[in-house]
Amino acid sequence: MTKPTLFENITEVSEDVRNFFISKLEEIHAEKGYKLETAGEVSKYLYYISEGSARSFYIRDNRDITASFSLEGEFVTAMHSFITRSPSYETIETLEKSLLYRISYTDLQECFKKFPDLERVYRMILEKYYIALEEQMIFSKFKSARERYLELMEKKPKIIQRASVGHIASFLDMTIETLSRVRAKI
Amino acid sequence: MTKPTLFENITEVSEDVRNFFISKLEEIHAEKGYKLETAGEVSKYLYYISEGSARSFYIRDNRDITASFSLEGEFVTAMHSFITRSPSYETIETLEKSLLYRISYTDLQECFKKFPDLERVYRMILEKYYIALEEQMIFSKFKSARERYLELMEKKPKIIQRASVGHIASFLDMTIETLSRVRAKI
DNA sequence: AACTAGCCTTGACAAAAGTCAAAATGTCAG
DNA sequence: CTGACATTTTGACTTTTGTCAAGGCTAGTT
Repeated sequence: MTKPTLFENITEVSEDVRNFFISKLEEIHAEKGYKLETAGEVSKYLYYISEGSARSFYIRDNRDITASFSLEGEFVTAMHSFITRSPSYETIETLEKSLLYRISYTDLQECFKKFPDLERVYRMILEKYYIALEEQMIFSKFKSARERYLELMEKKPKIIQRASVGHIASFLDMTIETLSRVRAKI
Repeated sequence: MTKPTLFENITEVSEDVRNFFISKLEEIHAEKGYKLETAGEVSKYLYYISEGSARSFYIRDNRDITASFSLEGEFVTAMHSFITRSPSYETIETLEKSLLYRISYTDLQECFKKFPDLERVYRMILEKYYIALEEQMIFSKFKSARERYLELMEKKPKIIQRASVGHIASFLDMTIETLSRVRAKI
């Protein structure tokens, strides 16, 4: 997979703009557990996952709570921190050996100034982010522990393989014991 | 309150751009219960609430579930539908007599083409939307019924006055009975 | 193979919130 | 003001999920 893959979903950008943007990208070969962003620091980069997967989580009352999982072809960053330029409360790490492309906040702003077209691209990333969050919100609001697990299995089966029971349980907002019982009765 | 109030939070737009944008705005005087967007239809407008308040909800298993409350100074639309141009699953209605300004999807797109600066403005609206949703998500994830109610009281006390118990309960993801008990023990 | 550490599962019990039903209160037209 | 209807509160009981504790499984090490 090469850099241009990143643009597959993103349309209507001229060659020049594309090349300028690509010139700002940094390629990252990350091992499992590599920290993309760290809680307490201002999020520096917007990442594109070319291969692999990542997990965003934060610590609350000494517990590790998974906020989201990201797969190949998705963008990921500590969006709240990236937007507000305030310290992130989440940490993002790879779940496996991954190939990432990242652009720094400042370079991205420079891109926007130079090529307003890219503002549209970023807008679309934001929109996707928003929709994903909204869907997760609704999905978590009306379903029982069991239904939430079944839905994750259907929508992101790769996560079930890749993440630990603890990660999945906190993402689905239940204890590992409840998850274990749900799995036992499928 | 006049149209320019809308721009209070939104900076760095020239007079020309501002005027063009304002020329596309439509003023709406809405009575209580006026439907801004309707489930099943593609969301046509982005609204700005100048005075009043609104509630977004959807129907699931014959139940009316409140997704969000919006107050004066906020933008509101069925964002998912507005973004994807697919039918909305939510309906948005005013909670009281309200003064709104709205711009249609097509006019907004035209604005973006003509004045890329406005793309930035829209991006900022989207960012606010996103952050609000994220905060709501985290807030609902770790709190008990009681804590969720206390937090709503603190953050949007106006809602407690304006909305019915049923609306508030579904928003806080609890039954009206539970909400009633929570309120009894404050 | 035996030992260990970490992770996962299972069981017994507790807590939180939901359900159903009835009583109390509020609202409003006539 | 009164009756009718809708909304809210309260009570008894059920269901779901959480907590704590014990036991089992697996991979890596000696």
